[in-house]
Amino acid sequence: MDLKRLRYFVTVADELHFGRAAKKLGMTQPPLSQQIQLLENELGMRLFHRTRRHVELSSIGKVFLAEARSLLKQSEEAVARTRRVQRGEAGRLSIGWMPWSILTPLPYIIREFCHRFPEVHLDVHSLSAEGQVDALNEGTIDAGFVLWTSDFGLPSRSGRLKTEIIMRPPLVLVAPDSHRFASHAPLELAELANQPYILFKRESGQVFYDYVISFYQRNGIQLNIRHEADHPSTVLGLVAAGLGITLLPLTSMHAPPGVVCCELPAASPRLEIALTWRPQNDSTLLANFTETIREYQRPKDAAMDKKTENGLKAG
Amino acid sequence: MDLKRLRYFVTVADELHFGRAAKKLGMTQPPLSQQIQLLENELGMRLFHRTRRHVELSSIGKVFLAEARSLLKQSEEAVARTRRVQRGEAGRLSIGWMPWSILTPLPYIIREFCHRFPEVHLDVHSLSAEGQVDALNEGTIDAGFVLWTSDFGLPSRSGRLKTEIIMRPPLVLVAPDSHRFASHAPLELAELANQPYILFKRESGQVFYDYVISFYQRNGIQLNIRHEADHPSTVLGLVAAGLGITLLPLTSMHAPPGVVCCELPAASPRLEIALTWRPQNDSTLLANFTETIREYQRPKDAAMDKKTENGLKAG
DNA sequence: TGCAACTAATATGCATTTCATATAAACCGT
DNA sequence: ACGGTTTATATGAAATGCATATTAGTTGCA
Repeated sequence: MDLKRLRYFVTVADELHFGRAAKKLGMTQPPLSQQIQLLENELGMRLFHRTRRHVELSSIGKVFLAEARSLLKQSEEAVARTRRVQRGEAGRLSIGWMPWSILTPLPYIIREFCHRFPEVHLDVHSLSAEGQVDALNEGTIDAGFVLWTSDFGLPSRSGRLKTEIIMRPPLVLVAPDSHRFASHAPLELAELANQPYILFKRESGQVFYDYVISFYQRNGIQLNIRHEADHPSTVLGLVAAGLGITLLPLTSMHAPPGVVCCELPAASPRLEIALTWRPQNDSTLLANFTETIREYQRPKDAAMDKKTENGLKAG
Repeated sequence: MDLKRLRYFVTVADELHFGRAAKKLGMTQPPLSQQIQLLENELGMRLFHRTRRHVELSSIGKVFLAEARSLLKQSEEAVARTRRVQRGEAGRLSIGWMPWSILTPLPYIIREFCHRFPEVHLDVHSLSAEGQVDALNEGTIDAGFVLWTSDFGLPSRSGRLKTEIIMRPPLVLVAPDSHRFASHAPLELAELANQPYILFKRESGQVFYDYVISFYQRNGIQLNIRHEADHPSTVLGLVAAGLGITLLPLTSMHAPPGVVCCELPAASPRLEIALTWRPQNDSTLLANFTETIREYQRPKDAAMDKKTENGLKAG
């Protein structure tokens, strides 16, 4: 079956006159009659009752007319939808972020994107930095917000990824509001020594886990791991319950009840949050996404716009 | 755009290999490459990333693949649906009946049809006999159950209709249950004289109105019209309220509370209920409908199967 | 009843499209 | 570097689609 023939059929059904229909279609009457006959033979049904003088739709022709119209409309819509996706105006974009990203300004950036591209459906996957790299390589997500450090780099199973650093969050100390830190923020890192610590499990984020361990070692502070949890809400809950303190890489935070936050004295190397994606991914949607994030960052912190073209190799 | 090209595209997308796809399609590779290029040019988008050795879908190609698959499926379904309608297994059938048909065995006949053709959607229009003839000629309904008498025939604006008598209902007397008829059914028609009568309005059914008037005149009984109503529920309500009696052409009746029914001494000419439709209507659905009704009638009353081929002319 | 008009079907030839064969060019693994 | 593999290009043949000319049946009117 051929959409062209359906168009012919619909036109003849509209006009109920082969001559006029042919004129409307920019052709002559004989080949039009022929095409309708071919369609009828192909379907094995008479679409028109025709005398040598009059044409009318058969009852089955009326049914098929509705189907044909619908099919033609759908074919146009299929192309139109695809074009909207091509222009990056519609479609589906899967992104990854880390579970505690909800506590950062990231949701505002994403809100900005959704505001600018209201027809785009966003799928947000909560994953560790390593999980995002895997998901990118598998094609599960189109872009990821990953945590990394200049020291460790990022573990990447295969392939090169494009990255742009979009945030350099300070390390934030989170303590129970009953803790003495709530009124007297620590002036020296040494004050953290032996404080009961609530740790993210290594499986939930190797980069940040290793960073915390290395941070304590580097500064010669004794780490007193009290509990471990696999999700920020659990970690914060345990902190709020007074079971210990924790560190988070955040630029801002809506502290939940029961905890207080304060910035730590400069910790180097600083953590970085990077947007990462596959350079092979030629989706305009993705380009719009990265561009929106760039534009959102630019007015706030020019330094954050520093573009890195480094490929990330398997470690 | 052409469904054939979409089929080519989907096959190449499935195989990701022009040679294999061509083999699967029963053609050679060069024209397939050509057709894909033509499709890409027509859409103005690259559907595949291809090196001289490897083929993979572009991101927009993935989007269009989903659209193409859906469109091909819909095209098949469109034909399949039409075929089901052609075989009379599915579709929509509009029929007309008279408002008081709900009190006759007609619903059981229709239930039988719906049982045998569960995919058929039935539209039942409540109309007078004349309204049904008009609706048939306008194409609003496919078949109608009309009341007529050998005397009057049926008023028909234009065209000939095919008819088959399917019932010859007796005239049933409907009286309030407080009425003396409730215990002592009238033995002679004369007993009806001057009884307050609830009459269907002439606009709601000219045939039956004229029949009632003529019935009283023919038998020399004085008709005492007390009230008029345009719907059987109203008429029966007024009877149940004790305001009068009425006559209905029914073979059976689920008498509502407050009224009693009894058959009248033979009234000639007898009323007839006929199934009527346009002979031009070649719908298999309609043929199945008339056939089902014939088969339903046959075992119950062989006499009712008497087929009439009379055309009904404008009166 | 017969003629003129109108309309769809058929016949025929040409133009375009589609396909197959042959060949070239690029890529990969050895 | 080379052979195998795969896509792209070139070219001619077959098929398809279209236009012109013609036929045949129908309707309306004289």
